[in-house]
This record gives sequence, structure tokens and C-alpha cells, in this order.
Amino acid sequence: MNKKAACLLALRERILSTELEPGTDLDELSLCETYGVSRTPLREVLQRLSGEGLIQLEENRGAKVASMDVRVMRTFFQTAPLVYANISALAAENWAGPQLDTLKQTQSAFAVAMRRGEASEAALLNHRFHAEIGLMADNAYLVASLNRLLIDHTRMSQTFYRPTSEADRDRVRLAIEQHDAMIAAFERRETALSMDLALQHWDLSRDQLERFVRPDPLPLDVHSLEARRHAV
Amino acid sequence: MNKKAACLLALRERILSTELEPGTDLDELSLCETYGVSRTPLREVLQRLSGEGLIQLEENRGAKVASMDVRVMRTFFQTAPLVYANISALAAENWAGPQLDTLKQTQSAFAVAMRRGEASEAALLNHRFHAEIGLMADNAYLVASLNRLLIDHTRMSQTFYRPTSEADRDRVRLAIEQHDAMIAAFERRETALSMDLALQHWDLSRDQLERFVRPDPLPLDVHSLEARRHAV
DNA sequence: TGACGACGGCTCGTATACAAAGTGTACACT
DNA sequence: AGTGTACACTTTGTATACGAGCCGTCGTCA
Repeated sequence: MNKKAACLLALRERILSTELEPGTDLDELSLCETYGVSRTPLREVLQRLSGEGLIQLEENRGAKVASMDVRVMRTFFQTAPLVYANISALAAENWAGPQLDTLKQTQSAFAVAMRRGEASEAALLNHRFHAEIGLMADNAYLVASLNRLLIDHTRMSQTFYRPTSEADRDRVRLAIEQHDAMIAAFERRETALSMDLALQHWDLSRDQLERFVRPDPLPLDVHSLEARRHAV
Repeated sequence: MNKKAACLLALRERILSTELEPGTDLDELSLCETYGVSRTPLREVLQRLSGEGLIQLEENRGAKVASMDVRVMRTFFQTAPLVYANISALAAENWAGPQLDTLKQTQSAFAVAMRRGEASEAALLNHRFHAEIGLMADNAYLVASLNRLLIDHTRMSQTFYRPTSEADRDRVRLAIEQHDAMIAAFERRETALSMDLALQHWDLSRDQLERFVRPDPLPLDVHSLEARRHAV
């Protein structure tokens, strides 16, 4: 049972970190070997991942890591602000008990990972941060959407946590500051502010994701190549 | 494989129709007997239902039909209009191919079931109607929320399709008309109108659901009882 | 009489063995 | 040489058997 849970966790992380890339075929037997479980529990894990939207199961065809094509991305950008903003507002209203402390811990772990340059660790902790806000919102319906969004968001933002230029580094710093601001807003139960901060955070994220989708064009000639070299 | 799919379908319907009431414990062995499958595929079906939010699995404790407590209902009423309105607008924009025809078929089947007084059939067809609008919206993220909402909506509205007074009957007729209006709006791709109609449909539904949650008080004395009797 | 512990039954979790479906390759025939 | 078919191999789906964990009951001891 413990091994099964570990397997579930591990597969989730491997998919979210795109170590298992979208579209990858998953072979039951090799996964069994990897995680030391037999096929029955493994298949239940796969059913579960399928339910979460991380993989897609096809009859007699096995499992594939959920794809991320252009059409999906379009709806992603369309839907994310709506859900993020509302979840954030609800979180400010509804968080209870130790949830805020948990969030603070995740946030500091995230900041540490970021400072150390542990990119995929940072991406996963950012995922966790937003998933925890989802729990605080205490709305089973919207959280279903949020979790789907976070899957693709985390996979797309892998590059984000591997900043290469000083401007990128600034953006990451800003993201961390925004997290802190959100925590503060939650703490004071400032609903409207929480919603606004979520939208700001989204704007930053969207810029970054668009940069990933449509990166800067390659240098045209040797001169601009030289210029780039000196700039870095 | 066919038996497994049949089992999944059947359990879904039994849960949505509240034949299996919220909170009911599900015994694996008896379900195996009922559907003529062995425990392995049945457990995979349960995993799937759990992923869809229809049941809840607990370690070493078996499966329970997803509960519907007061706290959940609060968030239901809070969230439904947002999701329904947006899904409806997206459906108007994005439907493609034969989806609208399918929707029309479901609608006429729904109207037929309603006229014949087949209450749980009608509830399930209403569920299907709105699930198909979800498919038309073509937004995997929001549909996740929609499907969760529809589960509870369908379970709560069981009484709706068993109208007892003339006023109730009018409300059902109005609901059917609203469906037709939505179909027409989708057909013409009128986004704003589709959203508006969804909200109107929701208003009707909300009144009905609130009546279910907080029914008319019992008659205070024999006189009002007599009056009720003549009114029906 | 009440409380604590052990035992038994029951249900769930896992492994393995077998059956079915799909896929790829090789050989034969056109 | 190309195409089609058949066979074997790989992979998935299902059944069953066994092991583990929980719960209730009965008995014993204080």
C-alpha cells in the first residue's frame, strides 16, 4: 500500500516535470519493475492518474502521458485567469485551520529551491503552492478545473525555473514576491485584493509561457551572435 | 470488457438517480455478483468513479457514494452560475460537427420522458443534455468543474421531474422551452444570448432546488390542509 | 459489573496465472 | 517485387487465490 502510494506520487512528479513527456507510451511491466509493485495495483494507479487528467487510457492500447497540443493551449490561456482569480478570492474567504501555515511553508521551500537553482523541484513546489490555495478555496467544483489547469501550467513552465538571463531572474523574483503578497492578502481575508493579485500573478505567468511557446528568434548573423555573447 | 463498461454505466446511473443514496457503502463482492465481473475489473471501475467524483474511496474501508452535505450545497449554489454561463457561451462558440444534432436528439428524448412521467429517465437525460453542452464547449478545464456540478445537480433535482402541482408542471415546461432556446442560440452562435439563457435556466433550477432543500412548511391546521387538498 | 484483550470473521489489497487482443514479421503467392 | 495472410510475440484484460488489516464479539480478569 505504501509502495502503491509512492508509485502514484512518483509518476505524478515525473509527468509534471515532463521527465515523462506528453504523449509518451507507458508500459505496465516496466513500470511494475521500476516501482516494485505488481500489475494489479499499478493499473489502479494508472486509473487514478487518468482520473486526474495526467494520463490517457485507451482500451487494449495502454496508457499515454496526456498530450499538450496547440488547441489545448488556446483553451488554457482562455480559462486560467477566470479560475485562478475565483479560486484566489475563495481561498481568502474560506481558508481555515493550519492551511495558511502550510502554504507559508510551501512558499519558503519554493523560494529555497529557486535560490539553489533546483528547477524541477521549484516547479513542483510552485504547483503545490497553487494546489494548496485550491484546498483553501474549499470548492470541490472549481478545484477540479484548477487541478487540470495546474497540470498543464506546471508542464509548460518547466523552463521558467531555469532562468538564463537577468531579466528572467527578475521575473522569478517578482513571482516569489507575488506569492508573498497573496499569502498576506489571504491572512487578512482581503477577497478583492486576493483576486487582483491572482490576476497579476497570471499576467506574469502568461508572459513567461508565451515566451516559451514563441521564443526569441535565433540570431540572424554573426554580429548579433557576438552581441548576445557579450550581453550574457 | 463490455461487461466492465456496462457496470460503469449502470453504477453511474444508479448513483445519479440516487437509487444509491449519498453515503451508501458499496460492497465489492456483491457488486461483482450483480454485474457478473470479477473483483479486479470492478475495482478499476470504482477507481474511475472515484476520479469522476461519484464515489469516495477510503483505504481499507471500501467505497462510499459521494456525500452531499450542507457545506457542499453552499459551494454548489455559489459556483454553478459561473460555470454554466461560461460553458454555455463557449458551447455557442466552439460546437462542431454533429454535436448540435446529438443535443437536439437528447432534448427530444428528454421531452418525451418528461411527458410520459418517467422521472429518473428524465433526470438522466437532462444530465446528458448539459454534459453534451460541456462537450460542445470543448474546454477540458471547465468541463471538469461542470461534470462535478452536474453530478450533484442531477442528484438534487430528482424530485423536480416528479411534479406534483400545476405550478411545478409549468416550471418543467419552462425548462424544456429554455433548452430549446439554448439550442437555437447555439445554432446561430449567439454567444452572449447563450450565456444569458444559461443564467435564466439556472435561475429556474435554483428556485426548484431551493424548494427541495427548504420545502413548503407543513400545514398548520385542518383548514389549510383542506385548502391544499382542493388546490390539487 | 465494567473494561480490556484475544480471537474469529469479513472485507480489502496484492500477486500470479491464464485468456484475449493487437502488432509485427516472415513467408508464400500473385 | 509487392501484397496479403498466417503465425508468433508482446501487451493488455480478467479471474482466482492468498495475505493483511479492520471490526465486532466473546470471554476473562479486576
